[in-house]
Amino acid sequence: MTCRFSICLWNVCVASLCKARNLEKAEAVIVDGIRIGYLPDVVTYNTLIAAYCRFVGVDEGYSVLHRMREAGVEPDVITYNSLIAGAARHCLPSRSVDFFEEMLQIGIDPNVWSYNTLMHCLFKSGHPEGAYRFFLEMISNNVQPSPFTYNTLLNGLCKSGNAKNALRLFRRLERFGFSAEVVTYNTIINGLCKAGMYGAAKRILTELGESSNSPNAITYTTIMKCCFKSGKFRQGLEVFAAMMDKGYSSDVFAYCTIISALVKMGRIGEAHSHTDEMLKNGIGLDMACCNTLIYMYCKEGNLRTAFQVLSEMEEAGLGSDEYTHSILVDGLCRTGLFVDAQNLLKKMESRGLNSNLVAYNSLLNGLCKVGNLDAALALFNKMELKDSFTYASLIHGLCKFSQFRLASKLMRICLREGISVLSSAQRAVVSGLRVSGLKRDAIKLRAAIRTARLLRS
DNA sequence: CTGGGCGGCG
Repeated sequence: MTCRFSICLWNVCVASLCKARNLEKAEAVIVDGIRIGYLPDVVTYNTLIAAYCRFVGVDEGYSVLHRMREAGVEPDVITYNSLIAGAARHCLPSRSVDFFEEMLQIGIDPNVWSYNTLMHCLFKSGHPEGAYRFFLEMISNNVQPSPFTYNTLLNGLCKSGNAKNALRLFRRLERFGFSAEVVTYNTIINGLCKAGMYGAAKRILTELGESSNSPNAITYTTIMKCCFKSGKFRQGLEVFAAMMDKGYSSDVFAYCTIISALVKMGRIGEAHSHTDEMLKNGIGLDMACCNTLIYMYCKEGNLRTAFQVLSEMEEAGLGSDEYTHSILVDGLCRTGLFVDAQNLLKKMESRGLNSNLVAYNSLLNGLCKVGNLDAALALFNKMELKDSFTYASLIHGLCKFSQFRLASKLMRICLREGISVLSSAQRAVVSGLRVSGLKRDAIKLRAAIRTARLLRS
């Protein structure tokens, strides 16, 4: 009594178990099905592959592909799209390209989703050229781009430092037969704001208002964030108020944005009242939001409560990430608790959290601030990854304690390597050299700085 | 597919 209808139902059952991350049960249901004569089909396998890619790993997803082949079920374009998406999810650009090529090799034609996913992955992992290449390939293979394609392209262009080109593309969308939707507007407005192109962003916001689309919560948060970034605090607060009036009073992103901005401005009292308001609105807190609260407590020196939030979020199953730990490391350093900060850093490392460069920079900065330059230099030499924050912290620290020669040496490394250091750090070194009688060195360094600036522009 | 959370400069 195996009819097509019951196989569909059975697939739905497998799918819902997969969606609930219950892969073991899904596999058990498949085994049971086989016993009563339901042979898994391409849909069953595709469901499994997507789930393994999402919840376990790309290799595990790929091994299901072998299983399906052995069972005599041939993969289709959705199979490969799932694998590409899996690689994208785990930020494995070369794997996603491999899957794409394997698909071509066995004669499956990629569709618009294949290209979209691949482009998204390549942009996200910092390979914009690769993404452009596949976009062109898609056009030349007569695969029609979708709105999703253009949104991904606009976002990718902005995120890879090509906001101007994104704006040009946005202006041509209509010629390509696409009308911008709210996602498109949000994407380009955000990209332009991040690039500091506020005038263009504002014009497009006006156009959005005049279009048939309405701004949504994402538009509001984007604009609010942009106001804070460009120093228009009062306007940012007004955007927040307008957003609340619009009824977006349970938007965790908005609260996160405003609380963090208020903390940065030192307006801790207002940050607290917005926190209370947020909790009163019954918003479900997520990890980023908890990190913001931890940040708030750290900034007011309330480390005890900060760590309390950490244990509460871990108890609630939200976990914690590199942001959580970096914020706490910084908080500990600012309180002078360097040993605790070091231990937390070690914990980060053992948990395999990436980007603890930020945390190391906090520690370095903290050591500089209290004048423990020996420890700071030892740490600096030990650090494998360094960025402009690293150099600026140390240069400032060295200047603060009159180690101008060493500061100048570091400054020269930055100029040579193209590391852009804050101009305040540059000034500190030059004027330090000058007032400590090293006039010739000061002049030479200034010349080097000017040359580097000319070469960069 | 779009928005939020960490570090240097007082």
